[in-house]
Amino acid sequence: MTGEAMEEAARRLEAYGHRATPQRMAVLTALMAQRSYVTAQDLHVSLLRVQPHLGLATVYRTLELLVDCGLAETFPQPNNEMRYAFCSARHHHHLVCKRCGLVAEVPGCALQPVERELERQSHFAITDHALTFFGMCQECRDGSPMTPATA
Amino acid sequence: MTGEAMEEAARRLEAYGHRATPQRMAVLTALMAQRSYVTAQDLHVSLLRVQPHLGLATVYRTLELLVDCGLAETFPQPNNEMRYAFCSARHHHHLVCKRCGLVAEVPGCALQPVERELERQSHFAITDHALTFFGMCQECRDGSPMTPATA
DNA sequence: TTCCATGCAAACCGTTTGCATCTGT
DNA sequence: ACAGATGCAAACGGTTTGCATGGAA
Repeated sequence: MTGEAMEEAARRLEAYGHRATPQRMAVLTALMAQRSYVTAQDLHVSLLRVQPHLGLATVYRTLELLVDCGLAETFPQPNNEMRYAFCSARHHHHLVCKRCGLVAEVPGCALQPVERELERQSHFAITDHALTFFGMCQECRDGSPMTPATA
Repeated sequence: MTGEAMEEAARRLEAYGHRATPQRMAVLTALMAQRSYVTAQDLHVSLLRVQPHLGLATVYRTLELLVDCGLAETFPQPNNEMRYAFCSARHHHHLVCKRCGLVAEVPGCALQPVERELERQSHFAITDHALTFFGMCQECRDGSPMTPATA
């Protein structure tokens, strides 16, 4: 959210051979400002206040770039929509609130031993894993009147 | 795959107030016969050999029923398609082969302590989690000529 | 001047829905 | 007869693509 983080992200984009255009920075800023994972369309709507002519396709294209650069992560939803969240580069897991859509990163990871044991049992070569916890965040449990998911 | 499993599934369907029609049994049989998770359209194609007039909508509707009954699980994909796999009722994780799409169930779960610790740190009330491991199965590592994913 | 990026609108494609027909009870 | 299921085809909606324009190097 700070200028630092933005510059860091801009450098990342350029390191991957893409320009850090105003539109892209705007998309990134909007994404970083979210408490929860959002759809491209959600972002587009909120961006129109800032850049009235920004096209939905640009949002999709930018999000794809961000994912390529490791600046965003995708969350395919059961209802065939894609949600996106800004994310840190290092390995982490997620904690998502089923009511308001808040997504928190869980920094650590203690699954390496589990992976090794699984490899022994299954004869898979495991390269990767995805772990997400679902539940309700404190605010939602306290009954705050927050609007759900697409807030 | 055996008659037993099918009867068990039919009973489950009826317990949820649905009829165990020939079409539904055919979809279920086709789903159980898969080594990997499949799209509704994949299933439809393979079912046409058996029931030439079975409609795609019926496949979708049946898969939805199976998911409701806990007989199938959904795997939303990054490319906006939904994949389905037959699954056991008890809690489990998944091991999916990135090359051929094989999905294996991992029976145990040792995450309760992790959940409790996370709840303490995050003030979330955790209800649920999803854990999937990705890698390559033994056959794919051995370089077998199997066709990928939609096989 | 060249190449990448954007905006707009049309195309795409997986999924859902409406509706007439069929089937088992 | 009645209620649930089916098949077909049309509608839906999120995402992608084509293409002419715009802007930075």
